[in-house]
Amino acid sequence: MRLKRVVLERLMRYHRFLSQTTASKPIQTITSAQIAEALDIDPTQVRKDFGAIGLVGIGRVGYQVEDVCCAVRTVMGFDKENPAVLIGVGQLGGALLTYPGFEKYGLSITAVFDSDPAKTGRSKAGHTIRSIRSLKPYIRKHDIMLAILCTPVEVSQTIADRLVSVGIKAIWNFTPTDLAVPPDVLVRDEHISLGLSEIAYHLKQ
Amino acid sequence: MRLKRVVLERLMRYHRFLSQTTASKPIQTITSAQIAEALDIDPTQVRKDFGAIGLVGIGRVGYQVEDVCCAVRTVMGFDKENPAVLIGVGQLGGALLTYPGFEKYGLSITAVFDSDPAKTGRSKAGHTIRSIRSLKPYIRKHDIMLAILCTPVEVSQTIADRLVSVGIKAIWNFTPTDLAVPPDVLVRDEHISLGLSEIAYHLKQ
DNA sequence: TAGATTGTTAATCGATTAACAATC
DNA sequence: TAGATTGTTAATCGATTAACAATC
Repeated sequence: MRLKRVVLERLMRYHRFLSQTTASKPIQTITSAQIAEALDIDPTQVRKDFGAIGLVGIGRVGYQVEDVCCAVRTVMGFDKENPAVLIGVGQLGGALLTYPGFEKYGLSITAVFDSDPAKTGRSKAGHTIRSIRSLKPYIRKHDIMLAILCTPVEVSQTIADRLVSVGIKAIWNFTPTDLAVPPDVLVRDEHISLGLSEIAYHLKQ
Repeated sequence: MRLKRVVLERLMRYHRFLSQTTASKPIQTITSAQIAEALDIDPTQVRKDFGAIGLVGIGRVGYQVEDVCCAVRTVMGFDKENPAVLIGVGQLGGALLTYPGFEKYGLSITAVFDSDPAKTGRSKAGHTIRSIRSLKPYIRKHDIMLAILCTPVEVSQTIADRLVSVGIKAIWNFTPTDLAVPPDVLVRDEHISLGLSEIAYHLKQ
């Protein structure tokens, strides 16, 4: 069965916790109670989640840390290489280009695009910035499925339409727009305003 | 009653949708069914949410768009000015400094800090970068409640401890670390890996 | 064996949806 | 008035938690 988003998020938390823990002190196994304690989750939930991705524990011992990390990475698809294009090399786009953690998740930005003629041809973080006109041919030629969208709001829907028309299957949307796309295309919004709303509301209390 | 995070997120979606809609075509009122249709939410849910923030609709007419936007902004606390400090002026920190949408939500970055002596004293996006040593006195003096954390992972917990010790009430965490803080301090994580996990999983299917 | 931990079924809880009387 | 929409109560659904037999 397709895993729900909340489950995916918990799996990520398990993985991050175990990575951090083993980095400082190598351990072979861990119990659901230990993980639950650390992450403030019910131990049964941990076991359910592990069961959902096919992990089997050992009675009186717990789970192999190595197995857990492996299983999460496999289920998530981090062991598969995902080439991506990045569109819009402004401040944020530039910051993402230099983000060092992507390859850990199988993500590699293979080409970057911008509509500003002053930028095209120039180099940024090891990438030559291409003209937005070459976006569609590039995606088609290299069979790209993922686009990282960092354009100004005004053009984000137009670009999204183009991406969809040429077969993109997921858009990582860093622009503050609700994009309209067909149901088979995933849009993951990183609206900064969502985080801000939680913070502002908390500070008001 | 304190609003749940899912409710806050829906309120933000309503607000964004109404802002976008009225920007292109001014309308006075809107029904819960119209909003529900556009955002793929149950109309009853919309009315429940509106009721929760004290909005009253008009039978056979719907809700005043203006009222809805106003109520959301008030409930969220966007009408209150929230001064914040930003710590770590790397790529991401720099990008956030130039983000133009913050003042809309009452957020204003009043000071920026970095531990790199080569950076301190220099100017970035209109801010003079201060030494990390002046962080605590600054927060105390100006009674700052919010910190935006963009430091390297290695120091993020240390800085968080310092922030907590000096009375910070919310940390907007852009570093990939699970911060440990007292229960009254809100940590909002912008782990980029969460978004990435959803995308990688979708692309795998 | 004894005891701790898993894996699973049942119970609870909360959130979403349906139904419908009240309202404009 | 008639009819559409709200506001609220009841029903459903799904997710979380509790209980406990099976397992190592």
